[in-house]
Amino acid sequence: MPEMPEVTTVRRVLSELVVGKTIEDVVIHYDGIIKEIDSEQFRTELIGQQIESIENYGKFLFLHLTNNTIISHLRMEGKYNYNQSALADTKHDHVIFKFNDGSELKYNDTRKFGTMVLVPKGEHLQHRSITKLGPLPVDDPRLTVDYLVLKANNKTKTIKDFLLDQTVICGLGNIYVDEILFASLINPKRSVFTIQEYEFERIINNSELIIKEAIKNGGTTIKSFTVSGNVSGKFQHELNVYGQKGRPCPRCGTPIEKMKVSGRGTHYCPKCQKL
DNA sequence: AGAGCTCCTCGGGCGC
DNA sequence: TGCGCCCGAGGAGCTC
Repeated sequence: MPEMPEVTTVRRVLSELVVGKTIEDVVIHYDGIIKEIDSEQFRTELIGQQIESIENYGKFLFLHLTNNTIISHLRMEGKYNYNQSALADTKHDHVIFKFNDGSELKYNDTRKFGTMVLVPKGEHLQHRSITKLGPLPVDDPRLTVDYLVLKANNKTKTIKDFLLDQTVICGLGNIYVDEILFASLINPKRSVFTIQEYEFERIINNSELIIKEAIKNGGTTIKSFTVSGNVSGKFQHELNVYGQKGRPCPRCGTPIEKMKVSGRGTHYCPKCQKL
């Protein structure tokens, strides 16, 4: 599933491919992807607009056009595929942007969980899905021990839940939270109020290290996820616990276990991450 | 505040 | 062995 490193890679790859292109038409096969406005209105608004730049904040992508910004979220399995010239649409191609040079950008999403919202250009940061987001795990001076202690105050929820909460830290998902807690020697089931300051410090440092390294490697390839076109992430070679059930812990050799924490598959070393 | 439901498809595991 | 069924996976928005 695309998390911040994957979305960052998508942003980088897409920027090279489609910035400067002008939208000639939009084909929508499944309009559940388009939120807040009618899909026909989405289509007609976009015709004639040029893609000026692409940004991302955590897992959210911003496609800045002439008059609007598209806020795009890939959720579980969303991907963008770019074709130099038009190809027949496949089963899970839901939204197709056709450019006036004959090339096209297809949004493909097996589970149809992804979303696109159209806002006036430059107003994306005021959208309610964005304003509530917390600091990024990388190069964000707002992410401090004091900040996490304040956010954690007396909470009974698990540390896993806490780190998945995008209003606490923005951009971490299931894979990286497991990796960060492993690196920080913290059991995912620990209640947030039991986490000590030195442990929050480890979490901050490991988040920065792991996310930076993943971005450098282009993200993780898990199951059906590929970044864009033929570019795949290489970070899967770096995973220590996620998807490693039964394999020896790289630190102590104890077999990695998988359990459920608030409904999420959670991988951990029972010895290094004792409760 | 926080737990639980919702969206959706595919594939793994199971039974026959 | 082969087929078909059921259920689990999961980010974020929503309700209660």
